[in-house]
Formats: sequence, C-alpha cells, structure tokens
Amino acid sequence: MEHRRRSKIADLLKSKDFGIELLVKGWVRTKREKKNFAFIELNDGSTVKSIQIFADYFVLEKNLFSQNTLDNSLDPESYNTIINYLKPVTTGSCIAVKGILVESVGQGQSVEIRANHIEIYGTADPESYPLQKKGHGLEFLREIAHLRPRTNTFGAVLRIRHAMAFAIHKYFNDNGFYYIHTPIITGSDAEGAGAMFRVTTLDDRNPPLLPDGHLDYTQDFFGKETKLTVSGQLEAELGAMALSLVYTFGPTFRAENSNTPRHLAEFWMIEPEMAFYDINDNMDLAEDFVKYLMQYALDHCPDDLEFLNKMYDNELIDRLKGVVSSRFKRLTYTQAIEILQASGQTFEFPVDWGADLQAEHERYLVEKHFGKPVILTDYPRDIKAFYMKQNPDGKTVRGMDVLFPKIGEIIGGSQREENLDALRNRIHEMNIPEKDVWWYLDTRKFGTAPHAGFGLGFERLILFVTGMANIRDVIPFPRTPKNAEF
RNA sequence: UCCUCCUUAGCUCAGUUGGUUAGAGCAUCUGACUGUUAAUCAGAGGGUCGCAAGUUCAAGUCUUGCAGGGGGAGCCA
Repeated sequence: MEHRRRSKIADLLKSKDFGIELLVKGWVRTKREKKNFAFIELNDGSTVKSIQIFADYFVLEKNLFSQNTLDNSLDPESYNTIINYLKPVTTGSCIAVKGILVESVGQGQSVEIRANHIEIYGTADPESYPLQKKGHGLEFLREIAHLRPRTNTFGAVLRIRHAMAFAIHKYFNDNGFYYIHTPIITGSDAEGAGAMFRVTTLDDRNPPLLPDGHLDYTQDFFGKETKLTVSGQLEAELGAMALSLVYTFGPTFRAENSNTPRHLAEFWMIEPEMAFYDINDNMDLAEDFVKYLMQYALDHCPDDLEFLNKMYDNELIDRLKGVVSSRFKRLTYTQAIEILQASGQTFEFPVDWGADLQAEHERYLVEKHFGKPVILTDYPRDIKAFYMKQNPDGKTVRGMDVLFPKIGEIIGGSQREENLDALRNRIHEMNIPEKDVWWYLDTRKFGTAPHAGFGLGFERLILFVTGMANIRDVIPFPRTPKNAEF
C-alpha cells in the first residue's frame, strides 16, 4: 500500500467528505463476518468511538488479487483466497484500510468506510490475545497494564489525563506562572512528607561501611546520602523568591506501605508557589484552578466523559458541573470541630480539638453537612509541617486542605512562615538539623517575602474527573507496594 | 502495617447439609447466513478448583499456613 497521510477516526466521524478515497490505520475491536462481506470496528485512539469498515469480499479480492478480472462474482477459489486473507483480521490486530467514506446504510452509525484495500500490519492470535470484545474487569486489566490502553476505558482515561496535564500548563502560563523543574533526586530529607526511596550506586554485595556499621555515603555517587523527592515544594519556594509565581509538575515518590485506592508510591504532583500571596489568596487560586480544570474537561473531553458516565459513574458529569458552579465552603479547623461535635453523629474516632481529622470526619463535612467541596484552614500547629505560617494565637498555623467528595483530600497547602526567627524556632522544636535546610533558611534571611503555595495530587484529580474508583486505574503503570511490573 | 472478604475454563461467575464424570454465559474453533453493530443460529474443544499440608471412607466444599487480589483503616496528594 502506498504511503499516504492517514485520516484520524475522530475527524472522519465528524466528516462530510463523502466519496473521497482516504486511509485509516488502527486496531481492530471486533469483526462481524457474513457470507459476502464483513464489518470491522476500527479504533486508532483518537476518540473512544470506533469507525465501521464495510469489507466487501468481491471488491477486496478484485483490488488485492485479480485486478484484471471483469466478473462481478467470486469463484470458489477466489472466495477462499480473500476469506483466508482476512482471517487474521481479528480483535486486537492492526490494519490499514484504504477506502471511501460513505453515509452508512445501516443503523447505529452515520458514516462508515467502504474498504478498497486492507493491509495487515500485525496479527493478534485470538487464542492468546487477552482482550476480548467483551468488557473486562478493572482488576484483570491491571494484570495486563501493557495492553489495557487499547480498551475504551483506558483510552478515555489516558486522553483525559493528557487533557488535564495540558490544561494545567495552560492555566498557569495564562496566569503568569513559570514552570520550574525541581530535582527528582534530593539530598534533603527534611521535606517531611513521608518515607523516601534511597538512590545509590554503592555495590549491594560489598558496600563501603563506616566503623559503626552504617553505609559510607561519602563513597557514593553524590558523596552523600540521596533520596527520591517526596515534594518539590522547598525548591519551588526558592523559585518563587525570584520569579514571584512558579509551579512544579513532576513525579513524586513515597515509600509508604499504603495499600488503598487513593495512594501510589510514584505519582505526579502539581505545586504552585506564589510570592506575596496569603492564605486567602492561596484558597482563591486553588478553587479557581480546580474549577478551571473541570470546565476544561467538560469542554474538551465530552465523548470520553460521556463514555465513563455511562459505563462507570452515571453521576460523573453532573458532579463535575456541580463543582464548577459551586462556591467551596471555607471554614477553620476549629469551626469544623464544633460542627462535628454538634452533629449528633457517632464516629468511630472521637472528635477532639488538637487531633487530626479522620477520613470519616472529612467525609461527613463534605458529603453530608455541606454537600460540596470544603476548604479547611488554621490547623493545630502540632499536627502540621514546620514551614507553615504560625498564627498570632500561638496554637494554629495557616495550612489549608481542599476536601472533595468521594476522594477526600485533593489539595494540601499553606501560607509559608517567612519570618526567619519563627521558622528557625520551629525547626529546632521539630529536631530538624539546621545544616540540612540552611539554603531554605537563606530565603528568609535575604529579602524574605510573604508567600504561599499548595500541592495538587494529579492522579487524585484524574480520579475525580474520570469517576474511576481506584487510583491504579488512572495512571498507565501504577507503582504500589509489591508491584512494579511493566 | 491492621481489620475484613475473595481466589473454580481465556473472561465474568454458579457449584446445595462434604457424596458418581465440576457447570453456565461470553470468548475461541467449525459450519450456516445479502447490512451487521455485545449480530444471530447449529455444533465442537477447553479445568492441577491459587499453592502446600491436614481432617475424612470421600474435599471445589471443612481446618491451618503461605501467596496474590478487593474493600475499609492508618500515612498522605
């Protein structure tokens, strides 16, 4: 088959260019064979929808094998030739089709392609190809993550994931933010966001040891102990102290033994950091940002959202629209405690000022009491990180958590402590060695500025936007405890 | 890491108080069919019942251990 620009199925399904020969390439979802022709559903990933190929055996045999014949019917030998040629066109195989776009004679689709030529790029043995034209369970698909992008569900999820990544960059770019690349390998273990993966090139059989038996990291690649980052925040703050508005968007690693539908060991996080923002500016940005992303999905991914709405979560689109049109409820931790204590609900965990809110408490506030996203602020200082801005009351800090229905905490952030003495005191109280964060303290020593920022878990955003229930189904190749396949 | 449930054909599942040769739908294969669309119709093949041990005349079924998975909790994004 001659080389020619292929048409995308997404474009053809909306096209009215009937009668023109064109070229499509893609993967076969199913083939329905009849005596003299077959229907092939072809998908190229440009849309969740497939296009129907009408494959007339007489036309194909004439074009592919016996172009000089003038007969208008197939003799038995020619019939067998074309049947055998099309035999390997099965679910999962990859083909190129040259044909004419026509209005469909049959019901169920408006356009289809009458095939003139079919070239088979790659077969998929039906006896061993794991995907069938029937739907599969998500748990089974996780075991074949290398093939699951070929399903309608993961096609939709991956396209939405792409659209959200693009929209994040667009939002920040349009609002004057600069994308800053913070390191993935870090020598700092003061990020305080959980257990870290070690990065080393030391010989695992005969590592250099110190007299006390610990590894001698001075002989390691970087000459010191290094880990995979758990957050780009501290470095993003350095950028904000020069460019004013910055954000990071990169992979993040947590070596926690978390086995839940909301946690990954490797995930992507977006962390804007803004000079001259206080906690209220921070909340305004967070709310505007996530609403923008949901509106972007509604505007740019209607087919995929409709598919997911129909197959997995028939309240999905309504929920997205609801978030976009709602005003997030903002209240302090102390107010939340009062509401919970006055609720009359019996919780498994007690509600006491000073203790962190449990998932059941957050769920009550978001899903029962307010019925919309909630932003909680001003948490007790003892349950929050060292860098959060301390309030004058001496008891609380200007942290904020954005809580969403179904998925819980989607954003965590704070106004940062910009006062050098206050920050240094907090570091000492929490036994963080000053020598590990001297560069961070320098931002407060030289031209310090009030500033704020937050972290958005990308996969949790995708969970909410797609209506998927398990975070392992919104990232192509999930890394979780005991699972790093593919 | 804790609690709890699950593991039977390629997939989704049924399998009674322990009792002959372990079933269904879909998928696959063979055939039929002039417009199908989760096509339909007829027929066929397909099983170490997660692994290991134990109880019993007899275990898919009961017990214990291990592995893998789901849900909930904690940690957090």
